[in-house]
Amino acid sequence: MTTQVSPGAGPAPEPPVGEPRWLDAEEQRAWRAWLYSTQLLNDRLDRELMRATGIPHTYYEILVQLSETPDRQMRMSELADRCLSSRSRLSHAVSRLEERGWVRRQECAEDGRGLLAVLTDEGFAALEAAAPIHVEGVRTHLFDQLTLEQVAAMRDLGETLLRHLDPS
Amino acid sequence: MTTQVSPGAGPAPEPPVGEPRWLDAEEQRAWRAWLYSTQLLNDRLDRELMRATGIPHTYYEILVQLSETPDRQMRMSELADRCLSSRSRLSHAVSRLEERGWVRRQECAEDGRGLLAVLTDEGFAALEAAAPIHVEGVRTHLFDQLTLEQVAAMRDLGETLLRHLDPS
DNA sequence: GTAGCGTAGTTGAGCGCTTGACTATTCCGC
DNA sequence: GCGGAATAGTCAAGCGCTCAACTACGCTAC
Repeated sequence: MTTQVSPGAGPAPEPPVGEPRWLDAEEQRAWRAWLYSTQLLNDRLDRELMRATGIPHTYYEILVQLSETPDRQMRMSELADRCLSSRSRLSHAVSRLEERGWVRRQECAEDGRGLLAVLTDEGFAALEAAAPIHVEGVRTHLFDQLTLEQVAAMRDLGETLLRHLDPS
Repeated sequence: MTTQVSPGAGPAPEPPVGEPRWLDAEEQRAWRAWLYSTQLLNDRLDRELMRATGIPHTYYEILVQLSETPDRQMRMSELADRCLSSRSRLSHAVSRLEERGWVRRQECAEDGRGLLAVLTDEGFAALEAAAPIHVEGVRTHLFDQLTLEQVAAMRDLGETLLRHLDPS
């Protein structure tokens, strides 16, 4: 089951120290459901966005982050952090977006090492075109499927995990 | 906010038909928490598995699926379906696993078009070595962070979404 | 039997991502 | 000031994935 090779099932009989803490049957079900649903949802949204607009979700995220700053620009490193991206990945991605004319790099006055990524008008227009596609996907495949209680639970789960995974 | 360009916030005032159904503030929070937490969790587990064992999670999943069949073999197509993988991707992946001697392809008696992917003893051993690493990651970064109620909610959410995304 | 269509699986080009090494600049202690 | 460490960002090689085209076999009808 995705995480098991040996035992499996049963109500977790407190393994000795050093022994793997295998998942019991309930945990297996929960883990598998989470793993598969997140994977299918991400694949689906990414594919729909890609088909409709030609940009992958990671690039979309860059445009979103830039669009939300007051002057539509941000230091490369901060942009990378906000996009949960490595610096290398962001650097490559910004190069691609620059080729399309959606972002441009600009030297940073306060720090000679630094660069600003600036969202161009064309980039903003591209984002405005892509956003309705994306939000419709999120509605259809996520929120339309859930009750208000489930949405609340989703937020609670996500925020709980974020406190552990990204304590920033 | 990841899915927004224009409006934002407020209790969703029933948009006219054709208008994007933007997310309200609560939905934004829920969506962002879900998106970021799933991404961070997957990245983390994949990276830890990769560092410790040299195999990416998608390859691990192939080995798991094969190990769970009675005779450790499966038709390529069915394996692809179970791994939520395209046939092309599975074909490439099996080729890599074959180079390591963990899987081999075998002709299928009943169907001249078909092939069986067979888990070798070396492959099973590799899986046995990787599984404790992986399950420990799932424990540490997921189950150890959650209450029993949250685990139940996670399963409920996942299964609800699966019914929509993968009605198989 | 053979034409035509559907299914099983593979392949290669192109892209995004990771890793690790690299340059350039700033910060800090003495 | 000056030397060394830390920070900002880039780049190239290698890998996994996608897409679309392709081969090969089976299935059905006539």
